[in-house]
Amino acid sequence: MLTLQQIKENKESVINLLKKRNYDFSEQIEKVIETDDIRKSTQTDLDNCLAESKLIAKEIGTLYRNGKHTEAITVKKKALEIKEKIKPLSNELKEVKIKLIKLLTNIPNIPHSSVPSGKLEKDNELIRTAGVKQEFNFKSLPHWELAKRFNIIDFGLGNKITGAGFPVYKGKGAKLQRALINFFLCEAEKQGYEEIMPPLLINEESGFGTGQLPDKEGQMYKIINENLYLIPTAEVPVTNLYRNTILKQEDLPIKMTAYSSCFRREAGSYGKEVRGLNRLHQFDKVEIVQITEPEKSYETLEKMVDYVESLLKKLELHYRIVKLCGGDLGFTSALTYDFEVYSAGQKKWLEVSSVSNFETFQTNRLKLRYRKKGEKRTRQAHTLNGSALALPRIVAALIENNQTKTGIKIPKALVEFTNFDFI
RNA sequence: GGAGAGAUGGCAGAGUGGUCGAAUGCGGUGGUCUUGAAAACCAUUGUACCGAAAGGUACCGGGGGUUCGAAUCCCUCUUUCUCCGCCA
Repeated sequence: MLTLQQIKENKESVINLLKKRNYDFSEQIEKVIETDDIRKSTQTDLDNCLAESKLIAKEIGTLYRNGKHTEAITVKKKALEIKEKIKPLSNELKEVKIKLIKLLTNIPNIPHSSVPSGKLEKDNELIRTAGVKQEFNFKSLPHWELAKRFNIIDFGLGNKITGAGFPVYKGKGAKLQRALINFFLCEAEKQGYEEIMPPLLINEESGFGTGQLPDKEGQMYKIINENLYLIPTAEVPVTNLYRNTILKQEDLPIKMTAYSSCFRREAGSYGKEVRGLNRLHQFDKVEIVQITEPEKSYETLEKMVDYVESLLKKLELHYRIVKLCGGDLGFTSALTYDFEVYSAGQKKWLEVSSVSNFETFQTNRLKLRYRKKGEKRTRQAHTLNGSALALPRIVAALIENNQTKTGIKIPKALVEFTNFDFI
C-alpha cells in the first residue's frame, strides 16, 4: 500500500512510474487525494464536536458534584444536541476511511526507476547468463520420466492421497528434498540470516500485512471454519513477525531465513506448464527476508541477488538472471530479479527464485517502523525477500541436467547433505 | 472439549462511572555530582491523526452497546492462566 505522503508529495512521478505497469493510475491517484481531503475535513469536524461534548460532559460532572441537579439537566439537553451531530460524523469518517483504504489497496507499488518498460515476459531485461548448458550424447529425459524410472517421486500416489500437484517423494527423492533444505538453510546461516520456523497457517491480518490479502485471496487455501490461510510462502509469517513494531535504527538490518512448505491454489494454470514438478500446489522453499533502512535497501537487494546466485553456482546449474519489466512485476514489488535455471531434459528455463524490494509497500500495511537515534519521529523501514531457493524446479533441473544412462549424479556441494552421490 | 479467573504504557502493577492518557515502582533518555564509574538527586519518557503553531482528537486485548460522561457497566470475539478430560 502506497503512503499518502508518497502520493501527495510526488504525485506526478508516482503516476508516471506507475505507467510502467502499462496502466494509467492517474484517476485513482486523484481519487485518493480527493478522498483524503474529505477524510481530513470530516475528522476536523468530528474532533471539534467531540471536544465540545467532552467539555460539556465535564461541566455536567462538576454541576452534579456541586448538587446543582436542575442545571445539570439543562446542560444535558445541549449535550444530546451535539451527540446527534457526532453520530453521523463518526459514521461518515469510518466510511471515508474504509473507502480510502480500499482505493489505496487497489494501487500497486511504484516501480523503481530502473524497471524496464514492457508488457510480457519477453520484455524482461536479461542481466546475465552463467553456468554450463548440459549436452547429452544419448536421448535425455524430462524429470517426470526420470523420477518414475528411479522411483524417487510418485505423482500418481499424490493424486491418490490428495490430488494433482501434491507429489510423494520417496527414498533418495525424499532425502534429496531434506538435503536441499538443509543445504539452503546452512548457506543462509553463513550469511548471517537467523533461522525462523514459522507457523504454516496465518490469519487475515498477516495476509493483509504482506499484500496477499485482499489482492490474492483466490490463490491461497483457506481454512474456512477457523478463518485462517495456508501460507503461500514463508515470507508471510516471517515478515509479519515485525508487524506493528517500532525498531531501533541499530536493530537494522534484520535478516531472517525460513524453511517452510508452501501452498498455492494456482488457479488458472494448465497444460504442460504444470507437468511434473513445474507447478505444484504444495512445495518446499527456503526464503530469505530482510528489513532495512530505506537508504540501504537497493544495496541489500543486490547482495541478496548475489547470494542466490552463489547457491546456483554451488549447485552447478546453468542459470540466468532477469530484471522484471513493468508488466511482469508483482503487485507489491518495486523491483524484482527473477532467477531461471535451464532444465536440460525439458529444454526450457524454469523460474526458481524471485528477489524483490518492496520498499515501504509492505511496511506501510504492517505498521513496521524504525526510529533513528536521537529522533522522535518514526520512519517506515523497507522490506525485501527472495527465494533461496524453491525446491521443486531446482530438483527438476538437477535430475534432468545430471542424468546419465544409469542414474543421476548429485552435485558435489550437496553430497555432504545427501550422504550419497548417485541415484 | 468442560469449569473458573484474567487481559491497563518497554516491564511490573494501581485504578470499578466524572478533574484518568491513566498512580506508583522498575527500566530508558538527558542533566547535577564524580578523575572516571556506581550510588544519590533533578528532569524527561506511549502511538497515531488534524493543525503553521498554540492546541485538539482517538486509543487501557478487538468489535459493538448503555450513559451527558466508560479503563471502570453490558454483549460478543480473540487470547492468557489454573483445574479436569483427551493427546504427539
